[in-house]
Amino acid sequence: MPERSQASLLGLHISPSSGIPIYRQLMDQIIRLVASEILPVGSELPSVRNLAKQLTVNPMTISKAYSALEMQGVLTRVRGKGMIISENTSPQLDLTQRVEQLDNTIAKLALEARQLNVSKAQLLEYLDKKIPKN
Amino acid sequence: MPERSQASLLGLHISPSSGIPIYRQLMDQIIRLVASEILPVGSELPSVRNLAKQLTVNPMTISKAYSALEMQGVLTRVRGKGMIISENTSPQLDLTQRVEQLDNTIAKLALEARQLNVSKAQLLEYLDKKIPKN
DNA sequence: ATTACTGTATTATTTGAATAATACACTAAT
DNA sequence: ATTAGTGTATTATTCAAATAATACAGTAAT
Repeated sequence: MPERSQASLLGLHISPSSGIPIYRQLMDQIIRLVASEILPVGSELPSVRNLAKQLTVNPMTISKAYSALEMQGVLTRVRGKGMIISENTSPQLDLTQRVEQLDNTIAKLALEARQLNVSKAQLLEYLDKKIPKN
Repeated sequence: MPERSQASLLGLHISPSSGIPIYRQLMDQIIRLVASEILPVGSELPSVRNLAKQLTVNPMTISKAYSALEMQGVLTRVRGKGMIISENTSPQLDLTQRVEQLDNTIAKLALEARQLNVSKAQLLEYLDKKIPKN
């Protein structure tokens, strides 16, 4: 039978002093594992109790991370068994709607550039160099 | 004498139910106003009491937003008068050094775009539309 | 000095998010 | 039916951030 993931293998870890909530730290790490396909579709995650024990936190904290990821469509719950990685979901928003969610960060970037006397052209050129292709 | 900005003109508004702190909502809006140069350098912001009254919040909440923006270098406090939009800082750093200070925000933007399935080309196109000329 | 404006330091209070304790429901194998 | 494994609903607790109340300090005009 296929092995359920060990937390140690997945490298899941928390930094209690970081100020970032534990459940959110875990969500971020799992999202990266899924995005990089280290966790492929269909693979199982560590059980809440197992992971909670290794990280010395409450199982409900793990459950909260898993549940949030389930709502985001990243994971699927299998009754009595555990959580597995979902099929890839296609984005439900159209391009315009998605791109608008970047407005705050873009405004911040534009402001910082202005304060540094970096022109629009210089900024766009740098962005072109800096952003990875896809 | 030059008119102090009216909140209604700046369109500053809050959504108490949004979950985002009031002071942060205001910071975001002001940053966008400055980045888009609707609020040009030297222009005055609404007084904390005036704005607090219009939004029916405590003046200290407005002050918190203003103070945070002052620490970011967006605003300057003028004793006994009010807050005005700061000059663009003109550092003696060369372009390469200045542009590197944008790396954190750029990384954030790139990550958000990727998570939203916005391609590099789509992002650059949107940025070109969104960032004011200079 | 007074009035009428600015912003804010300090303190208190409120609120909500994060975490934990407990008990429960499901599955699968024996 | 029992055991041992899943996740979670509910409730309580903890804790820090957000907001507010109050009193204070500056400016400018009169």
